[in-house]
Amino acid sequence: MPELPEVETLCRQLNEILPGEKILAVEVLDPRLGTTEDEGLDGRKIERVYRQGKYIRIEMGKRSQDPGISGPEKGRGKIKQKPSDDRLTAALHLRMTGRLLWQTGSEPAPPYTRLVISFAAGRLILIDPRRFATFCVRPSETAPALVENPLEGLPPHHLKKTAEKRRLPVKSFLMDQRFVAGIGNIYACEILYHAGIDPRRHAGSLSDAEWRKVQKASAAVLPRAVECRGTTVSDWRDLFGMSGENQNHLEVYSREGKPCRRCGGMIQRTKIGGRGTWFCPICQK
DNA sequence: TATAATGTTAGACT
DNA sequence: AAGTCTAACATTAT
Repeated sequence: MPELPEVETLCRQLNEILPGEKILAVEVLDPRLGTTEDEGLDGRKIERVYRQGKYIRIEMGKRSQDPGISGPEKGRGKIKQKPSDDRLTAALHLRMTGRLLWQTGSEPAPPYTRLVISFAAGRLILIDPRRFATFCVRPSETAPALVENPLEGLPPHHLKKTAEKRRLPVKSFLMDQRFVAGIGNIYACEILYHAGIDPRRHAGSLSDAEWRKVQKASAAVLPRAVECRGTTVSDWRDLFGMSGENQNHLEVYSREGKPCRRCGGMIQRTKIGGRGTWFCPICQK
């Protein structure tokens, strides 16, 4: 479900709420998530939330030694600091149908709730019908530091160099998280439409000028989608259950048979790498 | 009932 | 050997 703009939306909203909040309880309702409840999260304060590709990373401080909560023997004065009591990070990936919802008050958890993290101010709920989402405490620090962040621009030279000799479709290249972090099916289709490039082209066949068009296209498409708080075509909602607005700006995705707004021709659908792919055969060469 | 869905990846195939 | 392709994961909606 969520791609870069949707994940970015959630991270910004979480950052308005969570920093300074202390975790009171963690409930894991789906064993497939990849976490258990005793990973030592209780009592930690959230420091910040940020996006890495499509991952939501949550940075936490050391475990609280507040006697009111954990009740260690008083007067002993000496509190052991285990390594597990150091600061730590968790990484959440929503995959296809994951959603986050912020609840205050005592509403019941919605259907398909897989994880609940409770704070004094409210609780953070992970909803995920298809159960592909993952929540990993202490994710491997093999951070893809070299991966480009499309919100900070995609250097055309670097793209060209990386794509050199590759014969996979340029659309698959853009969606490969090892090369570019955050682009998924909707925005790959939209970016290539804006760039005027046929998604079936081999990645290695694009010229410098064409990679520059890709850069310009992503610089236009992605920040606007963030401003619109994401694309709601089926079930995407932000942290507060609100739909996004970017579906009003889609030019090709899910518009098979409808007229291209630039040339009037008919938008076509095909399949690339097993994924639905929409494009205008007249505008995209 | 068959197909497709905003993601990733292990294994098969070139 | 490295690059590319496909099926699989689990579930709902059309």
